[in-house]
Amino acid sequence: MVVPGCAGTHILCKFSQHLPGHYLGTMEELVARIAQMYPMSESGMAEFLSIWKSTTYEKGAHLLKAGQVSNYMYFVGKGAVRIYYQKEEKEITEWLALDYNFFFSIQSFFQRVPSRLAIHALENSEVFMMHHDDLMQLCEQSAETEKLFRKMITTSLILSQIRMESIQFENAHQRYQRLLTSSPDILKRVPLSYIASFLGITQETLSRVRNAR
Amino acid sequence: MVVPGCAGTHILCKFSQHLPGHYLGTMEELVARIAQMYPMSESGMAEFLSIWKSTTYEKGAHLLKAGQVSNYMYFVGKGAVRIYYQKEEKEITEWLALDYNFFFSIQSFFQRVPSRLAIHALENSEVFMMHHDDLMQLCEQSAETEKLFRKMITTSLILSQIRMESIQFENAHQRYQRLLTSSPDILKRVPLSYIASFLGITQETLSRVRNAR
DNA sequence: TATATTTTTTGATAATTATCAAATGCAGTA
DNA sequence: TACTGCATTTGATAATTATCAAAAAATATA
Repeated sequence: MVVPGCAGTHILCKFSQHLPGHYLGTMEELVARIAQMYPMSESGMAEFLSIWKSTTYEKGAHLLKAGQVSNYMYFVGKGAVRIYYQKEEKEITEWLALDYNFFFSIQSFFQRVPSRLAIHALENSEVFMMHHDDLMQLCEQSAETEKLFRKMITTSLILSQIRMESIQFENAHQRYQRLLTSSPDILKRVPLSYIASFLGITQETLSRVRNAR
Repeated sequence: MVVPGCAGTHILCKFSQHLPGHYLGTMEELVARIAQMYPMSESGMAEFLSIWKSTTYEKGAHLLKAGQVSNYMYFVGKGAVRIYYQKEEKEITEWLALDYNFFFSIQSFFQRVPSRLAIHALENSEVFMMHHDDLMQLCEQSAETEKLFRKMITTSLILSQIRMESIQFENAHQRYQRLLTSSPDILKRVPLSYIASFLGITQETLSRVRNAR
């Protein structure tokens, strides 16, 4: 399928927030995030979990390189990944996913085209991944999985809108404040240059904004 | 369901482009757009079409007012509608849909919350609409409908990304050019102030941009 | 047609952010 | 500790666009 006007656009989406207060193993966190999105029966959940695989990535290692077709939807455990792409001579950070969040290269995953996005680990990270074909197959059999999946897409769509509104109407300071509120961790764990790009501003502007006052 | 950080964000999405060369009745156009997205069996298509209703709106009339829960996904025949919302003292044009395109208030439609968006007709327009509950019910019964629906959402998600990239990286002139290329009609049929807002620039800037050179 | 109203354009100025360049700070390592 | 490389900050300037105000053009109305 071809989308008119612009080839190769993608997005990575954060579906859930860290639930504070108690520590759970990564697998339990994955279950919790799924349940939070769409409460499934025990058997449905077991079935869905069965198609997820676990791996670990060393800091700097690539989960996905630009030009590959991205077959997976991901969930990062304790750790951090960065999704980025090349635009003219610059690297644009499209998304940052830390601790117990989902992400994927939307256009590549859905349209089965080579990904413009690359994904690498910013820290040693445990990563869960689910293959596109396994998901589609399970959607055929399981109405619960299918609904969960739909929920993931619609949530992703709504988050995409929120991000767009932020970029369109908020200035550098407001965007920084939003990030500070929603994910204070990021500021401590991710280099400024990546954060600046993620916020759609230059490193210099971010530096000025955060040191103002 | 609550999306953290920002309540009330929505989007309207254009799923298809006008197919030039031959005129078809509105219903046939709707069928063509659906088939283009996801080719269905004849019976599947008939079933899906059965849940669409047709109405007409006079120029200026509202399809949806802010604060109402939006129960419908829409398709505009020959005509034009504008989707907008109030932000501080200003009216922001979120989307413009002309001639044979789908649109809906995403957040309200999916989350069943009051819509921040309002929708009105810019011209006398024939509008097809499909109720949320009918769609959901049909998705339960028909795997084809369910897949079509998923396709609509994913397409919408990808288009949302394209729009975001345009707003983030293109300047006023480039955004105007993109619109001029993708929908030259809009410029002739929609007041500049709406177009400017849709492009995320002021009316004055749009005026300067279009008259440059 | 003349008048009123709305839409669009033009001008001057201000605000925000990017760009380029250099200085400073910091971490790791010999 | 001193050195090296990288990340961050600071400064000066330029580019883009918003804002406010008014003029001009287009459209509707009497």
